[in-house]
Amino acid sequence: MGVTKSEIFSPDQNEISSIAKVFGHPARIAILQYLFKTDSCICGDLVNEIGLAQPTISQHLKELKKTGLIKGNIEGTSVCYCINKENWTKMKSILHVFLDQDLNDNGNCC
Amino acid sequence: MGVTKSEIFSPDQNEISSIAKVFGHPARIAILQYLFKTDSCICGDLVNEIGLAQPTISQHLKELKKTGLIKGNIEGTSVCYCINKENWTKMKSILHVFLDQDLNDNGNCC
DNA sequence: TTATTATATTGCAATATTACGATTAATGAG
DNA sequence: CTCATTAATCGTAATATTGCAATATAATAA
Repeated sequence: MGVTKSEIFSPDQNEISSIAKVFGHPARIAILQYLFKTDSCICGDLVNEIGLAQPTISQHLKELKKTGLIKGNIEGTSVCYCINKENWTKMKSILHVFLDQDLNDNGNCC
Repeated sequence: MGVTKSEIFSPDQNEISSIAKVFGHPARIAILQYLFKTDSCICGDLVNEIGLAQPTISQHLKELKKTGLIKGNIEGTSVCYCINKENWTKMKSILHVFLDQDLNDNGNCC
């Protein structure tokens, strides 16, 4: 029914998956890469860079902000977005712990 | 309209996001953690472990298999699933490259 | 003030995802 | 062969996501 049954999973599992979910769209990857690449923070250049409509970009930015991966500062009529370093590091390490877990490789397996 | 415009993104961006997408559901995280934890490979124990119906688990396994994160071997009436180590390592490093990228922190930013 | 520019929000259409009951397919047991 | 067991597939309902046009909001410029 389109609804994820979050209640039956551990906080850990829900946290990992919800972080991963934000990374699960190419537009959001593109936005993040752009924010990493550009030395100055970015505003609506993203709309030009990425080929999506302004409301669509705005929506993706909202997702990224909600998760805490980026933050935005209002500068005049435009908004300056950038990576939220602290949170990025935090989420990165959560994913790392999951990705780097060891496999007991005792050959019982396929 | 529910359709991701993959054409406008780089292969890199599409690859990263599609790997992340698979990790974007707690059931799939739970399945993968279980496969890591158990020394012997697992079949339908997953249905008992995780509180989802058999067809639902089967669907998630299919996703994981499609991406190459796991593989399954038929053993009698049951199926033995396990982590596909090579692919896991490959995808892990793709995500690592993305997550570990450097930020030019020149204070231009918010 | 009015106009302009930049971004957010709303509303909606199209598609995707999640979940499960019912069914099917495949194997092994008797 | 028939029955039980296990897992995949089908069909479908409910909800989520993606994308955009239209509109609203906010700040600056003239």
